[in-house]
Amino acid sequence: MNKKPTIRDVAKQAGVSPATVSYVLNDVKKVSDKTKAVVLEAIEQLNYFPDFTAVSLSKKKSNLIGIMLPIIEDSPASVFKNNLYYNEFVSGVELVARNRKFDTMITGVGDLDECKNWIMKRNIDGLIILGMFPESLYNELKNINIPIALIDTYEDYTNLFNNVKVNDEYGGYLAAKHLVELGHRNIAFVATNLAMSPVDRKRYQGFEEALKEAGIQPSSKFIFETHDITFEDGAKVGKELLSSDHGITGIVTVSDVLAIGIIKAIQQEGKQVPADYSIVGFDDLSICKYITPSLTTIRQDIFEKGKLAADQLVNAIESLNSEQKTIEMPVELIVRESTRSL
Amino acid sequence: MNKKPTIRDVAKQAGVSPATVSYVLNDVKKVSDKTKAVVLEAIEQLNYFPDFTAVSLSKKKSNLIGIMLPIIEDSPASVFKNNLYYNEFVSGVELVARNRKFDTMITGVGDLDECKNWIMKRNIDGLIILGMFPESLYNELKNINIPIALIDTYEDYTNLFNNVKVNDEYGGYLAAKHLVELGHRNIAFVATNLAMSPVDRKRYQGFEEALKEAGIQPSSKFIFETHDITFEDGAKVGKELLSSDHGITGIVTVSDVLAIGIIKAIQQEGKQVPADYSIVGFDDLSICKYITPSLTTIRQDIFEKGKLAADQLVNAIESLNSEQKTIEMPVELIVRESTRSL
DNA sequence: CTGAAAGCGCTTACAG
DNA sequence: CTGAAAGCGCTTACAG
Repeated sequence: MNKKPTIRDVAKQAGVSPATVSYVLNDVKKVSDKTKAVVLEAIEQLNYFPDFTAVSLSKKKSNLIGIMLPIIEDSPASVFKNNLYYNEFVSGVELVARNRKFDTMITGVGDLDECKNWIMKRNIDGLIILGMFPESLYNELKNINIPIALIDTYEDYTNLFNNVKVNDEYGGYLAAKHLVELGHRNIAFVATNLAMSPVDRKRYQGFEEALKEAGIQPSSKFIFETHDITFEDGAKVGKELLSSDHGITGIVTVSDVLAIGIIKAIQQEGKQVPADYSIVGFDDLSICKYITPSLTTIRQDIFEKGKLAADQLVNAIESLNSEQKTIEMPVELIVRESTRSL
Repeated sequence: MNKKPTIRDVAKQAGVSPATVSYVLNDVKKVSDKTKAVVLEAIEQLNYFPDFTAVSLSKKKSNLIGIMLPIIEDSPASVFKNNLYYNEFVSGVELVARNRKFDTMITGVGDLDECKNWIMKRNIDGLIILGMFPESLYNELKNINIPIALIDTYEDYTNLFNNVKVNDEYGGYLAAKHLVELGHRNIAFVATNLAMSPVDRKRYQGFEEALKEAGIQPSSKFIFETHDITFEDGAKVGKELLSSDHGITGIVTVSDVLAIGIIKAIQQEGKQVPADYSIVGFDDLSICKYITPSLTTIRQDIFEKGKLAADQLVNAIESLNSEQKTIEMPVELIVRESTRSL
């Protein structure tokens, strides 16, 4: 527990000034090879590494990127519990952050102030925001002078920021088209909340488009909404869907998690997938292959999404090149066992 | 983008010294109510909040707790991708950290130095280590003067630290006993790596115990090992298990994720769970209820585990009370559809 | 090429 | 009860 050496200790050991040590540390090109060698030697001997807190303070740069996760109203407790999506996303972020010498902080936030505070007090260099927050947050965010990457947002007030999203509309389209081609006509769309979620709306647009192309008249009778993205909510909406008798045979869903819950509900009612209902998920979580029936779904590469978001963010941080960019990732239909031809 | 106010600005506004502002901020009880009110007023007006970087530097306390995740050899990429366990654990940590005014950083680490650096450079106040690292790491850790909580470790060199674990032995016992009571005699044990994982060993001990109680002679023929905890590894070991013909009818597993993979393998070979094989998982991830058949498993409350670990850590940080504690959480058999009476 | 000095935004003995 | 001053560990103009 010999206390951590400081830059001063290194300086003394090397017989130079702290400034010089700092110069070699930061590769400021005005140190002679000779002194540089001496300094490096001293650093090695003392096993010195800089205190990032101090560096942050004087450089006004923290090398910290933050991931903010929304807290759903009634489960402020669980930040990203239950939602497999977050898992993969955060992994992606952490990976590129680490490789690029940044550290990753995560937080769930309740109210606006909490959020602003969090950013400011830690001098976060960049922020990734996952999920929807109230518009007022984004307005506040404009005044904060750090790069921000939003994930999966479509609102107008949102395009002042960097953005990583997938082609949601096409995803909805692919899902519906797949079912249509299999001969389904009465197809349900299960969203979380169309009014609140632009992502859901985009997917629904694509969904509608596919129906229309096939000469099917979309109807709001076929829209179902859940509260949150959990297996349980999926099961709940599944029951609802089963008892609504509109001759539904196909189900397009906004998330694999929901789809898995729905399948369970179907099975519990003594019906089968895909015999009685064909269902397609969204995301292609790793679990999809391993449930029975395995889940047909719209694949998006969430891990990659996290990597892209982090890369975009770090680029913005490092190059001051504050040009907003939005990256749209492709989407792909993965056919497995949960859908069948009618 | 008016720049962030500093303590100096507040002081000026309130007509006091920065020191005084600091006093009221830190609730050092020597400020008159009157000046305190003035200061608070100024803070309010300027919308001031302290810069944690600066606070950290001068207080030598960061209010940061770190979660270190192991990086499995061949997938250094994914920190906690794929493993649903991490998800819930981290959520628990984040929740209590936030409530107790700490922030949460996560990192995956490759080598030793990376780890030590990470702790030191950020002045992390406390560390939670998830999973196994080489012994040398723990030796290094002893020299670092911060509270550390280890999760699920049993090694000798490990009990210098705080520890949160579950009653693994009893878990293994419950699982095996359940199967034995259902009439199974040839029961496989699927671990990740008995030689490497003390947790696995504990569970196996309990497993053996239950067999012996029932007069069944344990045999190494019935032990199977995987590489990592992924669905894929589960499926792989499942195939292995199926082709090893020892008349196995029951399977005890060290993780739900593995169990799910195994079930898939079984179904793909045209066999059924529980008709042909009864299987019990470990963890009780939220997915367990929603797969088909739903998974009988040994429940541990992972979310709670994260909360306990964080609480323990923060307690240690705040009270200097550096007495090591190990918390053992209970474990419970949850019977669902994946096991049946023979 | 190198160093003395001021500064980053706070805290904390120490005086008064 | 309040403030001046030194200090936390670094960086960075500015001189020389």
